[in-house]
Amino acid sequence: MPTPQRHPARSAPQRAPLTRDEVIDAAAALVRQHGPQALTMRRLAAELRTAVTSIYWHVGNRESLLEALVERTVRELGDIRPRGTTPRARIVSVARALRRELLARPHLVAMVHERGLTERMFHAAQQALAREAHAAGLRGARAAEAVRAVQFSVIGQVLIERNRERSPQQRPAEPGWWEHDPADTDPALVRALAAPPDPEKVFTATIRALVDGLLPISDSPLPTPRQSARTADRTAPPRTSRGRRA
Amino acid sequence: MPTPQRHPARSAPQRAPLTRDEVIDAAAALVRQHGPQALTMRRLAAELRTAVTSIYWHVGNRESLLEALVERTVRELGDIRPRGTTPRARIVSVARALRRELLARPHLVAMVHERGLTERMFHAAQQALAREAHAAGLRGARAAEAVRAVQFSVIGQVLIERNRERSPQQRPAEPGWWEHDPADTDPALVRALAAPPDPEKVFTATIRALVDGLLPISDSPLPTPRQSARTADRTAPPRTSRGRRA
DNA sequence: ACCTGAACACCGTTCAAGT
DNA sequence: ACCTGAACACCGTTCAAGT
Repeated sequence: MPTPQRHPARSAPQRAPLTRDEVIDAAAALVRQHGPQALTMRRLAAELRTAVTSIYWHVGNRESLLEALVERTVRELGDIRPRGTTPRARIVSVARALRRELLARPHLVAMVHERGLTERMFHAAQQALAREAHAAGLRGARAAEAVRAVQFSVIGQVLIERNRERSPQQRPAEPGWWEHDPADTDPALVRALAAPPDPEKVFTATIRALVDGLLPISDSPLPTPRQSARTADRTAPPRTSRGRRA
Repeated sequence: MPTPQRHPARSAPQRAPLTRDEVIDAAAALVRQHGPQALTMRRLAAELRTAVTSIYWHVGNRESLLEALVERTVRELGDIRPRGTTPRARIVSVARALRRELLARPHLVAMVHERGLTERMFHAAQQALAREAHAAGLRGARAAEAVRAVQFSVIGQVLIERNRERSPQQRPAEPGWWEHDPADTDPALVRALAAPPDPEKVFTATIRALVDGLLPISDSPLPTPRQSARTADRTAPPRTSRGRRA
């Protein structure tokens, strides 16, 4: 796209008057494309082809601008709809949706977190999870526990996953870490902990295990409108060795 | 302690020659006391009563200084010793120790995370958890799953807890959030999710529930040297309603 | 080997002044 | 109501120069 004027508007009519939303849009684009450190008032002004001080007129200062940006991100993460026929499947689906949304905007999520709004960002998901916990038969503090456990696991896992992306090599794991301990000669465990090949798969497995542990076990699905074959296959897998053995 | 010279060493012998460790110590102190944003090269120089450029001679640049700081933090978090007689109790103890250590240096932990070293920071704890998972009878990928689930939950919960501290009022929860949904009329749940009065208690409860779900259930403790009454009381609480009901 | 001040290119923010 | 340049106090970093 050819820019009609490459000098910052000398004597020509300098485009439509700037709006607050335009400023926030440009700021979001800057963060998404070049990371949070690229969002300086001066660079933003250059991007918008205005004087720095114009921006101050519209958004007050950098702090308020970030606040607005964060506010928008929180809103974007607002609608998370559970899918599936059983509470278990629906909780897992919320967790996966949450993960996808978070990974789609890592910079903005980091900024939300830095500004102390993590909890608000997760409130929609929390409500959905609470509903499912209730549907699964959990009540009161017990249900809250389950909601939090899922929520925290998702956040923790996503944070680490994003972290791993950023620094691809975690410095080859200091040789002789595991070997010196004779108690855990479990090569499969060591291998599994080394580097998950498919983060999404690992994520889902972890959440599923967690939900299994949190929900009261009911092998018969709740009464639902109809039973979809697509969800049923992964919904009630054969019980593994985790069952009670007294 | 009276400072013998309050001007930056005019013609007097300007104290023992600066060392790299001194610089890192001062940087750590600055971060711990005034937060990460207070760690500027110039302020650090002022604190050390030297020229800014001396610091550059010792640590290269700001980036390397932060790296050294982070390296030290990772080392400090290195030794985590499990306590208790059953794998369950020992895993919970690791989680609690981890939480305590992380909350003790929130700024530095945030910096470690920003520099992509979260995983390395948690490696000692991970090893301890893996050992306990093995002791509890889990093997291979299944054990890795359990280790990760606990790890992620701790990280997630600590991050949120720290977040909540920073912004004490999460904007009174937008009235009419829960009410419009008739499905979940569980006032106890809503109350429990609103604001945990004792984060430590909530934390322990969550981790305990999680571990219950992850470990194969065994009501008899493993054979240990001797059974301590101090740990036994909280180690095997009466089984709650989570048991199998087929 | 260690320290120094001057200088450069960047910040966020304020202010008086324009239209 | 909206935009502007100049100026202030801060950054990180480099460099030539001291001892």
